[in-house]
Amino acid sequence: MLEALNDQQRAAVLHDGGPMLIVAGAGTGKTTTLAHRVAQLIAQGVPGERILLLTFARRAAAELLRRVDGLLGRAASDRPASSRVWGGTFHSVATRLLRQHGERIGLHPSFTIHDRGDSEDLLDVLRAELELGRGKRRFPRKGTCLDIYSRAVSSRAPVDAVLARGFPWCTEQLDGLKLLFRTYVDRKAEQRVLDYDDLLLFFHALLGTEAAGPAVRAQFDQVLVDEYQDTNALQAELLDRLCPGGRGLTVVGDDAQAIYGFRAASVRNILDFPEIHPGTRTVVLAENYRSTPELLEATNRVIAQARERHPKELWSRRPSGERAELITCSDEAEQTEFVLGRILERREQGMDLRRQAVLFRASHHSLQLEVELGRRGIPFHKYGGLRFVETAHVRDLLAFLRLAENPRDLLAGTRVLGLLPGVGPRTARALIEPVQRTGSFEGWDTAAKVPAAARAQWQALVALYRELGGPRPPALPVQLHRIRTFYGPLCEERYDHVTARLRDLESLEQLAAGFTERAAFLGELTLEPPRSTQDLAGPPSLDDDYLVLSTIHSAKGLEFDAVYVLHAADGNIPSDLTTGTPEEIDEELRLFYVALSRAKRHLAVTFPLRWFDRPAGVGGRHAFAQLTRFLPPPVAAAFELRAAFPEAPRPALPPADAFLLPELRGALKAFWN
DNA sequence: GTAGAACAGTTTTTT
DNA sequence: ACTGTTCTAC
Repeated sequence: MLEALNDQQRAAVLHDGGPMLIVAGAGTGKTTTLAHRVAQLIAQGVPGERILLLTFARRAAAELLRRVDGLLGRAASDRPASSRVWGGTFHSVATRLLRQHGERIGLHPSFTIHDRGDSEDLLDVLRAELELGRGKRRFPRKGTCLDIYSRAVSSRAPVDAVLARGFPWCTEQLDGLKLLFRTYVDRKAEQRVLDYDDLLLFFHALLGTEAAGPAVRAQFDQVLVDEYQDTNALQAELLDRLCPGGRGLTVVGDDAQAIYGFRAASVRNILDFPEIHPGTRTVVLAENYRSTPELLEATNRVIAQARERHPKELWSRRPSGERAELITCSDEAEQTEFVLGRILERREQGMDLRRQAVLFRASHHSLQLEVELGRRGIPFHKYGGLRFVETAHVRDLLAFLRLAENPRDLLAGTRVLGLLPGVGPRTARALIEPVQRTGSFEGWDTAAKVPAAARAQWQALVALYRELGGPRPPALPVQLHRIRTFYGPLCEERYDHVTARLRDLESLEQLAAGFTERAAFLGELTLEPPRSTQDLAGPPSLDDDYLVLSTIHSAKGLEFDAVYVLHAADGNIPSDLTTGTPEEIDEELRLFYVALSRAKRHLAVTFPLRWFDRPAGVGGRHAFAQLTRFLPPPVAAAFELRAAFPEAPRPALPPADAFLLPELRGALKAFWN
């Protein structure tokens, strides 16, 4: 089983005993190594259920376990050993353990989980209640409040330090923010909801108690953490409590690919791991199996510009190929044209669309390309950006379901009631109050005082919740169907693009067919939402070919034969929106590196000289772009430089005084004679 | 109290 | 372009 591995990989697989850090450069067989290690542990007799595998996305855990099964071979009668391995994200594992042991720290097992949007909304409600927006100084908006809160929790730092470091313009509001956050904590407890940060925080707290800590610790012999460079301080502390002294702990990552600093991830976790855990065995994987030497040359030069990192030079034995290309385009249209041309050319030569990917910094950077792909009927999946579950109608539907699951969830309640005609925030609050107080829908009176416009729907709503919130609710898809019957007409009245929205609601109902537990379905959708609208349609069949469009963040861990990186201009990469601190610029550099290092054989970086930096409104300005600062001449020397369409004919601009041909203007005016 | 219109300010990456 | 806020007419 170990013959296929190189020396370092084998060392990592066979290591036995103290903490281990595997520094795995891009494309160095990290997944292979992890899969072998898990298989090895199981082969040595460690029971699968005593292995915990923490990954960044659940999909990664699933893929890994699939490969473990391949390595172990199938014991015909038995369930695959890997199916017992605890695998998933920190958040999903936390949820499972909290449902299992939460009662020992007084946590009611029926909690529901607030996603980012819910958390923002709750903060917004509280901000209004506390009249924090009233003062003469503007109070930070809800999204910013949540960012501050989340950063404080995740980085284990006091609010004032967080403000000073990341939000200097909010320092005046320190007291207001602290008050807001205290209230927020109380309100979540009353409503029995946990937000993303709470999942980690409570997991951490659980491990710290005498009542549950030892029991949870005793549940696992081996803990493996993937993408360790993107963990935050809270997660590191949590691992400390789970594996005291680093016993049985293996972390894998690449500091050169740390790209989640904005979410309070800290590269320090991986850089300092050996010092924090004395006796750490460090293994560096540097042989790259992914890219041609030519592409490695380019990516090595790019990442060499980072200020601080585990120095390592990747090398490859792969046959040599084309050099990376750096393409200058005169504008965005040309960029689109060029990339499309290349993609189709490669498909002609037999490279499926799904082996090619277009990557970009911000979700809207691919808009023009998407339009063009749609126009020409070329199928694509887009990952990253606004997701399905963040759209208003889907959030409405989920609020219905969440309210049934947890009647105390005030946010879900007010959202549902606010959908009735004539019912605004005030009436909604009054109507939900008895349910919120008692935690049951029994208290709902069909004769309650509701605005005349809502009378009929109110009756139906009460009936709906008597059924869904009762002791024996119907099967989940039936529940969704009932909700859809009630909500469909309201949705039609409220929003545009009705057909598309109604179709989404239908797909949700189909998705629900795969679940028996309502809580599991809700948890799934909040913790691991479908990453593209096409994901909803279920797993794509094998003969289904589509191009991959993805934000760089969402492309982490993936690889493609051909990669096209759009908009490699200063302002996009690095983004203008960073504050420009050296740390943040470094993170943008690593992000660029992640994009480039996805490529196996072909890599094209394009940048338009001129582009409309915002969807053009009135006075939408175009800017003259500069090539990203991450490709200075010595680095760009590893690229083939060329213009997209050197011979492109440019129509001459008409003289400034001739807006329209005179005869045409005359004809337009004649219409009014 | 609610709903809709008018206006103003912002615009990334995600569990 | 979009979201959030304020104003105004029911």
